[in-house]
Amino acid sequence: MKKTDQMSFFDAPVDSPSDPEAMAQALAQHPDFRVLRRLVPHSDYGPVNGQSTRRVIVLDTETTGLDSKSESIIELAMLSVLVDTATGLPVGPVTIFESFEDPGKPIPPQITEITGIDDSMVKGLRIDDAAVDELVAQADLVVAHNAGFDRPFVEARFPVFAAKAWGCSFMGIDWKKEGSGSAKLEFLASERGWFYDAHRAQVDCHALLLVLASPLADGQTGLSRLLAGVGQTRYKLRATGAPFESKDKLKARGYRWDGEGRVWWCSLASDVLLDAECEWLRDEVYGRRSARVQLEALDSRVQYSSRSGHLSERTV
DNA sequence: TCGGTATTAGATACCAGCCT
DNA sequence: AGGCTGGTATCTAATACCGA
Repeated sequence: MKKTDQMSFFDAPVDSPSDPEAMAQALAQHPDFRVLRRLVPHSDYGPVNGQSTRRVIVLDTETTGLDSKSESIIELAMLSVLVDTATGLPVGPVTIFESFEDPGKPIPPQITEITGIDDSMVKGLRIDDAAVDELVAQADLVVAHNAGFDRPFVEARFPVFAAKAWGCSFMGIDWKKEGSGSAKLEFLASERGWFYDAHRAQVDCHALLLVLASPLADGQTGLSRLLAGVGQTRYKLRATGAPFESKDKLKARGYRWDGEGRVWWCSLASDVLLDAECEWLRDEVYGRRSARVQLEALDSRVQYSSRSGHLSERTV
């Protein structure tokens, strides 16, 4: 040992300092260092032994810009994989889809800078609609990081996506609560020890799948968290005509004020919560007067799309 | 009861992240 | 840059208060 008080990295035993793997292992054990490894795309997650599974598609698009109404897809990548419902882990082979599409207009320079995709790479190409249909039809859930971005783009181009349940790995998981300083995909991957060349559709998908296959604070994986949302209906409840005096009660209960609609509203995760909420509203807000509240049902087939949920009214 | 001022709820405006 | 969401900062109008 040298005379310094603190152990330095160079004191760690390394058989051959020129061997990167040995250096990486030594660094990984040292409290003052963290090792990032190049992310290795998995094409197979091991044997499937007849367990209960759901098919999940992890999707990413590269586009000519941010506005789905005026911009177009230039690259679509999808990974289709089975997920063990008990463990939340991917199993079996990964079906990889990746294709360019010519947007019919020049790709803006700043997009080429972000994605590395230029006009010559997409010239005359078109994504195979039949192949997309076939792959997507099998999926129980489509997941994207910030699905509110990808969903409108792919729905406008491929109607098959409209009927699918969608999950969002950005909004659907409270990364702040999970202890992450940022919910950016590259950051989430690097926290788990991986780096990669971000902003190309396929490797972004691989990164997202690996992030979602890692355990969250409660032990379940991101995949199981998002699968749990399939088939669940959320409700946006608008307490229309609530008396002014009840504003404090509503606020205290977590209602939020919609200035444009001039109404207090809250979001509810299930039918059971909805029933309970209507009772509370009747007892605490509307009194004995009968009142009608407005409901918007948002299931995973509507969430993150540009369509609104199913509207209805309910007497409380 | 009036003028002036401090306090506040409510509404609006802004900003920070995400995606390309 | 567009759209969405969630958080915060700022502005405003109503209210409360006080002294004269």
